[in-house]
Amino acid sequence: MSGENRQKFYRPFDSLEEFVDAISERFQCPVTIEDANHHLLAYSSHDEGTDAARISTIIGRRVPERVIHRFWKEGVIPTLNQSDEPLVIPEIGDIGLGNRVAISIRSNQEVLGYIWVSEVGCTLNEQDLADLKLIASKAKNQLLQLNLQKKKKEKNHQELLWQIITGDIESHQMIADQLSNIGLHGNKPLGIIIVTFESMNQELYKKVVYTAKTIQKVTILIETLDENQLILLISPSSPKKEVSDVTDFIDTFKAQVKERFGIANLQSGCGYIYENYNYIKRSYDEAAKVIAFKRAFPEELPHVRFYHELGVFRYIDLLKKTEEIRDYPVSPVIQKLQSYDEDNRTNLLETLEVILNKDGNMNEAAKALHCHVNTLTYRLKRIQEITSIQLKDPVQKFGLYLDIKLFKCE
Amino acid sequence: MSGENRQKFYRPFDSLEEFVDAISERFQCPVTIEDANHHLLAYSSHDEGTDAARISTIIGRRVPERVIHRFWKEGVIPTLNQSDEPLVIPEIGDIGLGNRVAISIRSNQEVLGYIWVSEVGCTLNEQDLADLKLIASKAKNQLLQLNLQKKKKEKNHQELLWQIITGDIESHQMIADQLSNIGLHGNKPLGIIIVTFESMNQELYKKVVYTAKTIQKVTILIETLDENQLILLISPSSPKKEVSDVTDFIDTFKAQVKERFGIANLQSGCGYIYENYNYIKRSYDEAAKVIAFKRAFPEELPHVRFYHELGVFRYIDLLKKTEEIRDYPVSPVIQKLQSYDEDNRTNLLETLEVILNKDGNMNEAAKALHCHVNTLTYRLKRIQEITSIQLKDPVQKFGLYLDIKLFKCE
DNA sequence: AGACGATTTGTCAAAATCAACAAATGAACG
DNA sequence: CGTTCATTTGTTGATTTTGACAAATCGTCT
Repeated sequence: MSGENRQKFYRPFDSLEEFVDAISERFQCPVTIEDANHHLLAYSSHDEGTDAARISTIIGRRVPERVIHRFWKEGVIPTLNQSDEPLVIPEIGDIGLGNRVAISIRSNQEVLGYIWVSEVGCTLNEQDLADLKLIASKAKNQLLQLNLQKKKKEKNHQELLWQIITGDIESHQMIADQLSNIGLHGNKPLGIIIVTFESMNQELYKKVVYTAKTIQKVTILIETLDENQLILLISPSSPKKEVSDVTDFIDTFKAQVKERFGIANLQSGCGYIYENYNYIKRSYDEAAKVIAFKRAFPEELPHVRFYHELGVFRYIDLLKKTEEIRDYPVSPVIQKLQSYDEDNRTNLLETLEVILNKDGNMNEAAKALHCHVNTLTYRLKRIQEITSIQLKDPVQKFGLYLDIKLFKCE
Repeated sequence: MSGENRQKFYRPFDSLEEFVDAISERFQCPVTIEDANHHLLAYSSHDEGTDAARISTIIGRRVPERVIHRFWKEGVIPTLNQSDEPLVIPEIGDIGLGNRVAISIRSNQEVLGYIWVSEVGCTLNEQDLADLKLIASKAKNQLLQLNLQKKKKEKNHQELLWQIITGDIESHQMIADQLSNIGLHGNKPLGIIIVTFESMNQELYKKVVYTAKTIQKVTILIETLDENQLILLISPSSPKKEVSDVTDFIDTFKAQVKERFGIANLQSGCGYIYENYNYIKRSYDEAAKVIAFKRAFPEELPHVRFYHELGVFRYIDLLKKTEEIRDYPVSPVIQKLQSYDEDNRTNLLETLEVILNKDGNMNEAAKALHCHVNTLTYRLKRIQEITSIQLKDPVQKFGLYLDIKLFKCE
């Protein structure tokens, strides 16, 4: 960098915008500055030849998820995080990304953000890269201020989240106001997601929060940590497809955590997404229950993500706790099947349970039991003869389902 | 009756057999004496020309049910009960019944039994009928002795039944012994049937017990009365078809009570039929619960006779009582459907309930809702869109069923 | 060994369910 | 009044489910 050019970056800048424009002018290229979560902080007004990825980033005020994911797969982001050197990134056509150079902005070991320079019509030489490194170190000062604010804000955020999920603030309006106070406006439907890790530390926490925030199916308003549990206050991105948004979020989150950190057995749960913020506490309770239930009934609830997907198991749990159920006699239906099974080395009770699990779908049940469909229909006929139950009658069927589940839980 | 002949009946008889043979000799016809429940007490050894009905009666030690029923329809038994005159009954070919003459044996107004004279090869003239009336009055003395014993026995019976159903005697062996003591051997499976009447008095009680005892699908070991409730300790006649036996019994009992006494709205319930007499008390509790549940859920449990047919409602009742369920929030699924219904003047919630009641059988549900099947599939699709539930998943389906039932019970 | 009953599997056609589409109805809105 | 959207109904052909039957298998008992 010539003395004159270099001089420019020693002076103070009023805003990040001014700063980014100075960089852009220096390299004669479009420049973008992001925070550590790839949220857009500032972008140069030099807009000639801006590629598709940059446009998306600016429009969405953050780097598109597919781009981030690709950068992870290509090793770009890990490299940037590990060093303070500029990295030259060749064109990746299929996601609309031209050649560019990137560098991390860091304070000590911590990454505060990134500078991206699009090589439009020019290529940065050795000198340029050295200058970029210098500029990044200067950028640190700019970001530190923001970051400090942000850290303070985050503290406020987390306090607020705890107040909400512990029921400390109850009314919808108060919660909305408080959220608004810390810059979270919008009045969108909110819900809680909990993810339980086997172990957790500060470093991992940062990484997984980063991972979560780069998935854009849901907006993470506030995140916090409770022992090994990551707690997220979220709002789905698309108003009408809340469930599929959250589903997608959880799935990609788990996949990425596994891919990036090799952590596989996460337990996650999500409460309902409520428009009325009174219910955020309930959403938290529900999310916690999802995790508890998946622990209690691991085989029967393998794919459950949402509270409402727990279905009948909510009641099974309640019933198990009632005193009356304990000295309740075992249903004669089960007794009869059990003694029949013993006498004849059959397994009609298991057969019945599978049929009920599959809700009477004989083909599926047959598959699960590895036998012919007609075998099943025969067995079912026997079961009905022996026990004189009428599985066609839903009242009896549902009752029997509970009988068996509770019997197995004893 | 000639003086000589008449004389014969003034002397005391050692046994009812001797008495019946004396009558038979007087008329030169086969003669049968029954008690008030048409159980065989004695029959003459004069067996020439005995018709099919008499053979069945003697073999079965009671008058066949179809014969009794026919006599009721023809007005024979009511007539016999109302008067102390002999009744001439013409042949009824289709149930194997030849011409015969019958008369009731009565003490004051109470009918103690009947004398039947088969007119085989002869016809009774006026004199014979007058003599028969005299003989019937003498028979009274014979039967009164039996009857007194029986009344005493019945008292014992009823005490025992109460001891059993209150749990006063618990062990199988003790109950079996006690039953054996009062002449009820056999060690057959036993159960309790309860029938509730709107009002009850001693006279009606006698009549309905009589009606019940003449239905031969089940043997009534002991009967008793508790306020308006008739309580029966029963044993099904056929060992393998217990349920259908009891079903048939209850159905014909109700039909006959309606037909004979014009009493229609009986409530009945039956507990399980247990081989182990420990469980007779349980059978009683179950029968009582059947009646209670049919009161509580009249629309959903119209045809229920047995405890096990209560199915899921046993649990619904339990859940309703739990405290947690009270401050349980209404399921968001229901909430969403409710508000959608309000906004759009639809009735998706009801639709969902009917679909669940019919266990997903769209054709039946459509019939119940008086709409086209495709309308229902459309609505169901909407319901799933609005609430993001997955009715194909039985866990969610069963849960939702309980959600709705409990919601409606609130 | 062989007779018996219970169980399993295979086959086939009738009956039902399902999915996709077109058309009719109807209420709401500017 | 016409337009739009949600809802209802009708039609069709593919697919699945079912029920009845025959045949094969297996264990038990004599």
